[in-house]
Amino acid sequence: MRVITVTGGATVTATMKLRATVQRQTILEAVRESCDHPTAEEVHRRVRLRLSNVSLGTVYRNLALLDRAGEIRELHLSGEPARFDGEMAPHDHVRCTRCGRIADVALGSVAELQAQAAERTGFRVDERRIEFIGRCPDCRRQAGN
Amino acid sequence: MRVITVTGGATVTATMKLRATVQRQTILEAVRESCDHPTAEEVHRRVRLRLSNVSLGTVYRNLALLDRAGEIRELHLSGEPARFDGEMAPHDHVRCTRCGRIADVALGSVAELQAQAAERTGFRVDERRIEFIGRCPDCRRQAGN
DNA sequence: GTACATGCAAAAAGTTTGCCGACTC
DNA sequence: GAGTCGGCAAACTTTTTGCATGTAC
Repeated sequence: MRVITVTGGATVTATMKLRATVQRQTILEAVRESCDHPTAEEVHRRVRLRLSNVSLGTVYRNLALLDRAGEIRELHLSGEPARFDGEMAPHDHVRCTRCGRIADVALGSVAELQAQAAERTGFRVDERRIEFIGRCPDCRRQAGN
Repeated sequence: MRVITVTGGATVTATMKLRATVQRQTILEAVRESCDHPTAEEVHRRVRLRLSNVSLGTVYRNLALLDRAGEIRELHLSGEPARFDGEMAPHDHVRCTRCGRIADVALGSVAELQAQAAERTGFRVDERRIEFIGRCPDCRRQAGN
């Protein structure tokens, strides 16, 4: 569903001045390869399957760095711990209130809303964060809508 | 700017089966009267101006209850602690990256986006959470855009 | 060789919870 | 009077940080 190109190491260093350590690369790849918006703890668990002895602190440090470098995106949803998304094309999220699953959606004409927001508040709008909350198809089936 | 009607006590109990304690009322009023989306800690501080000896635990407990009761709304923005909003009419937010200020915006035609999201993912969409991030007028002036 | 990274563990920040006496209905 | 609520402090979860050692460039 999601197309990922990880060119071992080159990707990490090419676009930023961060050192290409094994840990950093593995963390980046773990986030890029996952389509389920993992939390830091989940990333940690996955990274350790390939590289035992990576500390949770390192995972947090690198997730923050990679986010600042624009390689991944940190998502903050209500009440839950932060989640991370390797898909950098602008898109939004739909979250299920029952199972917590988060699906991606691309929405048309959000640019208009952004312009509206800027106009009505005088803010310079740099970023948007749109989240819909409801119930996913699987849960609707299981719980009867 | 925001019109609030607090009819001492009646408001709290009328719509929910929560007891009308002084603490609870004061907390609700504090959130309703504030237009700046305070954090729990800020609510605590304000409540204590009127009622010393209210504990932070009580503030958290009541903010959660009032949120579940639909009297106030809990906002979760990136990285920051939760904030609370007494304005229940559907609206969205614009947050300044420099000073942290949060302004309200009402956006037209979000319903369309919501329909789009539902259609494309199969989710039943119950709620939306839209946040724009940028720079507020004051900060633009001070920092030169 | 120098700066930046890591592991580890401790600490911070934010929030929740258990207990018991107090208050609302 | 019964059941809910509040104060307090301890616990918990998530995230950050200090320090000594290790590694990339």
